[in-house]
Amino acid sequence: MFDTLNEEQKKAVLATEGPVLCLAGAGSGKTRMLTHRIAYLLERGVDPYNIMAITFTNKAAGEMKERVDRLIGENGGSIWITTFHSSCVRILRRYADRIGYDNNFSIYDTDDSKSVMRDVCKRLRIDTKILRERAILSAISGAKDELVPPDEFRARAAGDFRMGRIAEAYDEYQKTLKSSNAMDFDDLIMKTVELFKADGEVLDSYQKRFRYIMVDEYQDTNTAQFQLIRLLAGEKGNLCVVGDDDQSIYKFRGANIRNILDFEHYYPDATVVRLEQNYRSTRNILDAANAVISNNVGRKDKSLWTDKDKGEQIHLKLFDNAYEEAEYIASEIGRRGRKDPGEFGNCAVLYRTNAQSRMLEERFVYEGIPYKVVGGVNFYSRREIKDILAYLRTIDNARDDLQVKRIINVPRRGIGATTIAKVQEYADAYALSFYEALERADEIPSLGKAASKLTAFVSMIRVFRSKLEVMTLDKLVRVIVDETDYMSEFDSETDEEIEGRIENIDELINKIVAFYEVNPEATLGDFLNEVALVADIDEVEEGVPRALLMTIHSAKGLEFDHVYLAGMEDGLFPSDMTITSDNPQDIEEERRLAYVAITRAKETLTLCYARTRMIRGETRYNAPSRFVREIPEILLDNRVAKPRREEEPSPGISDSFARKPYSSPYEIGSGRKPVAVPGKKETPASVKPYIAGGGLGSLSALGVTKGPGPVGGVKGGKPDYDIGDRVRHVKFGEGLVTDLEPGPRDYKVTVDFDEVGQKVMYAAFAKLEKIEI
DNA sequence: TAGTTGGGTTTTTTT
DNA sequence: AACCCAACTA
Repeated sequence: MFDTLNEEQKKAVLATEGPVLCLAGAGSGKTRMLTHRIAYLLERGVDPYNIMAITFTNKAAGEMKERVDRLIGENGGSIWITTFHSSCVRILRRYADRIGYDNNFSIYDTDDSKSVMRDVCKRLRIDTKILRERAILSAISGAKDELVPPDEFRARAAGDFRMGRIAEAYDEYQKTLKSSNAMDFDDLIMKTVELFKADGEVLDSYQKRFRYIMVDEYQDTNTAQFQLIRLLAGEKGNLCVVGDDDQSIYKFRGANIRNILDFEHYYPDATVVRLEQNYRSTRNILDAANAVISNNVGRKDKSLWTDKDKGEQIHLKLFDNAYEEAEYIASEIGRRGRKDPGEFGNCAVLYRTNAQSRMLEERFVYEGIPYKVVGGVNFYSRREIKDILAYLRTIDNARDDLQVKRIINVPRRGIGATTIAKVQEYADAYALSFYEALERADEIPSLGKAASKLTAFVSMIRVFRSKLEVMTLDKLVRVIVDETDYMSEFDSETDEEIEGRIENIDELINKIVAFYEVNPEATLGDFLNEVALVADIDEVEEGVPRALLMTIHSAKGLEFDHVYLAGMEDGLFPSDMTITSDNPQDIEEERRLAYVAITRAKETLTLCYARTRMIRGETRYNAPSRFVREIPEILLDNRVAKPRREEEPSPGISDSFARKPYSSPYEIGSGRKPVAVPGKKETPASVKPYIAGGGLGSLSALGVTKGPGPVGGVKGGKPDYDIGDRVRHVKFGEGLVTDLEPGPRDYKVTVDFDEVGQKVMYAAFAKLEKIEI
């Protein structure tokens, strides 16, 4: 069984007792190691019941289960192979009552949390213009990741007004969730730790149970998860963590890279194993990845190697704009797929931000390529799905005020804000849940004739609940949609939109049917559970040959023969935020992301970047990504486009954050971080010129370059066209200049385009080209 | 109460 | 460009 393992992998497999740190580089066969380790434990007579393996996604868990089953035959059933969140839900469903929740608590997603916070802010009279819900929620999330409860948060905030307000909001938010018998994602971890700390009996039982614990993607665990693992493993636990500090990319959601860097400090007697042979990528790809990541400081020293051939050079492509980039990628994948349709499934397009998917998707449709966009709006957070689920959750747990309020007037039942406020008032006065107050609508005097609408709603929910006794859940969903006339909610939408929504509801019904096929005995609560923790990537089925489009984050842990990296530009990847950040660690995290991206590729890697790109409605002129410039030229089939000016630093700069490759006009000569001018929307003057490393104070940063600059767009001066001239625009085609007037920073030009009609734009970045007649 | 409009804000990444 | 919210109108 172990013949396929290399020496190091074997070492990790055999070290079953005591703490083990396995530093596993990208593509070094860590899943193979983990599955064999589980198989080995079983072979040695360890009861499957005593094994726990924690993976990053449900998809990874499913795959690991399959591989274990294949190794040992079907008997891995009782092994817990799950994600952190799923394990915690399982534990809390059993014991949440010991920390003051009902065991059938609801799980709130980000959307739900935001609604609660909106309410909280209203109650506390927090001006959300000054202190945004998002900001509060992310502070709370950060606190929970660090296991900081509200009272401690408040104590730490002492003296700081802003933090003090957040502390109040945190406290109120937590109380609201509790009275709705709900937990958010972070609670799932934090409350489990709380449970273990509060209840020795429960902890003891789980410690006895999970005698062998393995944690995959360990570099992305946060403090709460680390505590959880420590508690479970106990003092003498057999804990094996597997990870790669170079692939730590989830700092924004609390991942603490110190967990892996300091593991040996927490467990001084840990066995350390390094998996450094890469089985995935060609040598060129691996060399590129190594070159990029070597620019990071403060990483565990390691060098990945391969005995594979060099393979193709890395393809580097420059485009004028994102549209052409999309066109190219789609046509390339189309070309591969036409030769062999199976190839579609071996291709992936990766990008930094979800917003980039749209244009790519359009081209994929155009080319008729089978594809799937992973991520973006999660299936379960679509409006119609959330509504239906809110019905189901209300039927399941009417204590969940949020869900009740979501659907009480969806579709329209003539129940408005005033009525809801009155009911809430009554509920508060009598310490009832919102739904309980609804049940007593007749007793609320202020309601008047609105009361009948509420009683009708309550009895409708009751009917649904009783129907569940006699019909399956999928049938019930149909009944809900029909009897509430749910689709009337979307009367104002286009046929296309409505069709999409119907498709989604059908898809939900399919998922319900599929779920009950696997779990015939499951309750409604079980289904809602299942649904709460699905990530988009979990939904990607194996064996369907279609190209995948997704963010680099989603691609973590996956591999593809052909990887296309779109949008390799400074300002997009790495993002502006990290470029301008004064914390050098931020850019390092981006670089790790680049490393993850590159190492997804097995056979070919294509890097794409565009001269211009629309970002948030603004045209941007970006320099090639510094990460591209960090790849040795010899590995590339093309040169990185020459910047306009020659004074730029050469590729491979590692201290790139020390000198900003370009600057916004606001900072010229000041050498400081650009500060947005308050009250002033960014004007086109801040458009980043297409230069790499122009440096501070460079004239080109102002666009005052001679030569092939934006044609006719010399700022400060009058363009070389005038009213009455014919001009050409890259995107809009040809048109007639109908107006031209000087603005505060730039000329404003109005053009009547032949194809798309009239547009008003700033001369500096419209790049209009005069057509001589 | 429902529907519309205008203004302001935003996303980088997700369980 | 897309989204969200508050204010206004019917």
